[in-house]
Amino acid sequence: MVMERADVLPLLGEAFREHGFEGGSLSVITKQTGLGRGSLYHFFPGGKAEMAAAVLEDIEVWFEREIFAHLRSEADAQAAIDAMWAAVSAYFQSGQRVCLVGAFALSDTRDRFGSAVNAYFERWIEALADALRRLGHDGQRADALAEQVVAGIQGAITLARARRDAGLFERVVAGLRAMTEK
Amino acid sequence: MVMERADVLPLLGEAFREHGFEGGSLSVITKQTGLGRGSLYHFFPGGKAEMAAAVLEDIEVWFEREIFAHLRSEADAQAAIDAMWAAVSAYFQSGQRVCLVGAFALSDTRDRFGSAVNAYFERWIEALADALRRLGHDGQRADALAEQVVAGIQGAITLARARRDAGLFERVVAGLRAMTEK
DNA sequence: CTTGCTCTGTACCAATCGTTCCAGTAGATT
DNA sequence: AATCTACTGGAACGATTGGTACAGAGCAAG
Repeated sequence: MVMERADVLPLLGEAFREHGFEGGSLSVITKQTGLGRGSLYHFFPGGKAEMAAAVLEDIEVWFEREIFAHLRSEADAQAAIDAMWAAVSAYFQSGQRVCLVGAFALSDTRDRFGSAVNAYFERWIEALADALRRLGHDGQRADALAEQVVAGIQGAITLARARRDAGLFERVVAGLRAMTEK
Repeated sequence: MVMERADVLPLLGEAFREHGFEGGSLSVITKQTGLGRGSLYHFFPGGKAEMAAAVLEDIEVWFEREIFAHLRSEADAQAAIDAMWAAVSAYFQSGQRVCLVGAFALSDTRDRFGSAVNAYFERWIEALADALRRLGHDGQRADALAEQVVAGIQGAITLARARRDAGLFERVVAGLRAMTEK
């Protein structure tokens, strides 16, 4: 089986999601990816830092393609928002799966990947605000609502993990969804 | 100057807040507390795990006394909620200061301190729901609202840190506050 | 079959990890 | 003054960290 760099990124992502950047040691990474140090440093000569950066980039690309782009330019804004909720629940597995960007933001790991962390949320908020405006929300209200909703999603993940309660995630998300309705 | 165990807890808390549990190494901790390894292991024979557990307990006690108790039993429910918002903004420094419990919840550190992490949020949500009920919200609505609000606070911290934007925290909190009004 | 290149496993490195240990200081109690 | 206990700093421990080096495996092109 041929392993390409792109195939490793999701496995790396899971490793960092589960253990964080500091806790995601090379031995954890080799275990979860099935690759030896040699291969890892072949694909990512910059080491752990480059691995994490590549994962963040991969995540950003995924969200851009699967969610943000539709929010920005889909003719039917409501359909794009509905699709966002479906994608969010599936991607974060009802809060059982952590948002890597959010997790990085909460420790000093943020300082190493500051621009990627900021860009991810900036794009999400702006794309959602765009869709909300097309849905009929007043400009300023749309901006505030978008921040509220994206923050709520992050909080729902935090709480659902803390309380090991996937239902909590779905309840909070349902509340956020209701807030966006027009 | 006499250092007591209780005096060390806030310093320990800041160390873990800034670097996380894994990243908060003993050398970081000795630097931030000004205590040598000998003193630390004198106060906390269980090592890092006991330090973190003690900090979590200390935080829980503080929130219980300063926020939860008032939410539960203050005659004027609206005043108790107002006081919560003031305490939250001050404690989390408009999102520039991380919630240690939330940060722990997002990595596998949660598994080491599962019951403390769960209890913190459980009590917060239940106390707030209690106040919301006394404020006139229907029982089921109060429960959902409390989850929504506590999640929103956690998300506001995540986003404010990610975007280095204290204003974002205050805007999201203002939105949450409006949701609780009766 | 040979060459050349990408990829891989392993041995190894210095540095740091959490923890243990202990001689020694400080301060209160006799 | 003598004794006791609480506390302190730092040396040292084995284990693990992120990273390097390198010989060899695999495979396509010649």
